[in-house]
Amino acid sequence: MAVRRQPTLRDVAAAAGVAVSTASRALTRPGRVNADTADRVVAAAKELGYIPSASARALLSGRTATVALVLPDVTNPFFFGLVRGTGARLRESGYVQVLADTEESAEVELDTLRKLRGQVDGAVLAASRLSDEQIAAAAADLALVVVNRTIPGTPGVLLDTAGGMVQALEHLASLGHRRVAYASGPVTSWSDRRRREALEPAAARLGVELVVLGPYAPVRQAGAAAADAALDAGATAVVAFNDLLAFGVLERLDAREVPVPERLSVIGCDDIFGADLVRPALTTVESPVEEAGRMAADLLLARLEGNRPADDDPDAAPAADPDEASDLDRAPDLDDEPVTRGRDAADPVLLPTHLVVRSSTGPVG
Amino acid sequence: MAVRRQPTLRDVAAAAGVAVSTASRALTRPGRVNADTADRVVAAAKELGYIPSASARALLSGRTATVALVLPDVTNPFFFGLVRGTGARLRESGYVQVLADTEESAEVELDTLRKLRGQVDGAVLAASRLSDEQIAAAAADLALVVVNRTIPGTPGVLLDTAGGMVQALEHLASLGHRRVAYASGPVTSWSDRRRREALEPAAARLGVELVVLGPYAPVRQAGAAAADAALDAGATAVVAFNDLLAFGVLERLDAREVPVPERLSVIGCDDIFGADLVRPALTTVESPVEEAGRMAADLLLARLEGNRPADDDPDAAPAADPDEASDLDRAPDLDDEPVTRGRDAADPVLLPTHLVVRSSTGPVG
DNA sequence: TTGAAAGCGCTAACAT
DNA sequence: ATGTTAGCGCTTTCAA
Repeated sequence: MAVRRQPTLRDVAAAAGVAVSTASRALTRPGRVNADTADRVVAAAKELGYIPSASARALLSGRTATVALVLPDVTNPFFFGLVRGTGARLRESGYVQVLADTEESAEVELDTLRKLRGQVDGAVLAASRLSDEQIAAAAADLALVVVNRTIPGTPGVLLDTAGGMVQALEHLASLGHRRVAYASGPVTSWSDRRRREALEPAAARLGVELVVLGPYAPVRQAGAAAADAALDAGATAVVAFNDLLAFGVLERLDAREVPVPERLSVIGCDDIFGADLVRPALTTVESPVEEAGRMAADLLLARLEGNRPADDDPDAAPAADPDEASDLDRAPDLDDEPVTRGRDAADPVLLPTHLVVRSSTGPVG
Repeated sequence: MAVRRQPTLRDVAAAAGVAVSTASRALTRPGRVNADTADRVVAAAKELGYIPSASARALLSGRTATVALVLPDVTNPFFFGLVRGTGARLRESGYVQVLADTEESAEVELDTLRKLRGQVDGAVLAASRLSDEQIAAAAADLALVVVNRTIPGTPGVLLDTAGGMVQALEHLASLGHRRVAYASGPVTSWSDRRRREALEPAAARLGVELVVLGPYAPVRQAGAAAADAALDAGATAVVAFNDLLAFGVLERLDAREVPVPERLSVIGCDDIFGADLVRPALTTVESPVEEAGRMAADLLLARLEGNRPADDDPDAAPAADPDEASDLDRAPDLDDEPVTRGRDAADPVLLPTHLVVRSSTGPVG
């Protein structure tokens, strides 16, 4: 615990009998220094247990090798995949991941971004509660990649859950459902709006009556109200904004002894941990969240590595394997997904989702 | 994205027509400077959108206002509570949380700790894969708090799952079970060892035959083997190392159409997300993981704040509410849990766990 | 009360 | 190939 004083480069240089600058070079560009001088320095460094000071390096270079993941709520299982996905990629590239929880508050989010500036090289901003303008402004000060938002000029990754929801509706239509409820999410949710916009024409096309219920908080506890409302609306199936809400619906239906799927089919969204554990197992829209995280990290790293000297700290995590390199190359390649060609240049990456059918959906009874 | 140059303290000073040192004082110790000078500086700072450079400050002070949470596997839901608990406390105190995943590897863990040194003020080390000696050595270089480990001289928080498991056994005994299987976890798990050591005398005392199965990986997929083994061993109940394993057991029993709890009662450990969602709902040992996280953070912060000037950065997050202060006070108070009085002085905080009975346990059939 | 100046650990010119 | 020096942004003596 006592935390003894760290040896500095100066100590290493002294021990090796060279100037600090030589020691620095020996450690960072072994090529540009006499081989045995370099050896001496490296030996001295190892001997002393020298670790370069990240702060000093950051101060000088302006780079921190740190990236933040900014989330409205670390609690929400939906974001776990994002934590994992971004974390994996960042670690691979020798970056440190910092986690920031904005507690569902735009104000906290703004403040967080403000403080992050200078502390991190960039941030992945997921499910932001900010306005497009606020995000665009923040992006001027900090390299940003957004997840599940479209901000002109800011790279982003989109999970096309709207598409998955349409698949859900088609699935229900094919089972004979003609009156389907959508238990909508928070009014502030950009995804929710997109889904409703996609569901309505799809319903018309499929000859299904769509009843929009809610809005509901995207949490289990809200599911009871949604279940009751769906039954009251005479729907034979309900599609929930997310799995948490769907879990709550299932619980309520169980409590009311309404048979699922015989009397009411239930569909969720996200395929979070537990969706296949509940009984009946939940039919849901699976989103490649972890991949979205990886892609977001890739996009960010591409930006960051773009304006940067070539070589690496010898101390940095091993670079990605050569055979993974091709994978990384995919990141900046935004053109092979010509979808939602929006108002602006760099279109976000759109990741398709797909319906996973389990036992909570069945033919209309 | 363009990331324009940040204004520095020098810019602020120039704008306010004072020296940098005055600007610095005005911003950090408003008391020690003329009131309207201070106002001018603050105004200039706000005007320019000045944000102090964390790196520069860290370089000078040696403090980064950053704390790492080091985990073997961010994927494991058990750790989510830890992420939340530590994160909440750290944020409250104006610290940034960084997340480090060691991928279940002692080597990666060691390397991570090495790199963290200097980047962070301290770390919470959970479920470490390192030897006691390695941890103690690391603690010499970095303020450390361990979770679920006892390292002499290093503060720690222990979740007494062994105690919870004994409760589980008592519960089963009271239901008439006389032959109970324990599906054990990884051999490297310190907790697992503790549990077996606690279960054996308890079984003897209760007149229950204990069959230790495994070791199993603490994941769902391993549950099938555990379920089969438990049935084969003629047990009427099985206690699993953790909930993930228990989920797998339930799935397998469902697939084999073995009625739960009629033919086999099942108990998990941790009460992770989903334990009350599965059917039958899982009886399990609830651990106050989130509280453990908070306590670990508290212990660490107590250390860190201990050797530090009094006052706060005006930019720092609001200090904890006064009414929460009493809560914080509890942290350093290691004396009211006189348990496992180990080989050394500062005993770790021991958090009790308790059994939550749900429908996966019932009277022996 | 305020300013000048030193220096945290490191890297990158520049000089040798 | 190596050493010398300046300076990143900030805080903190020390003087004024």
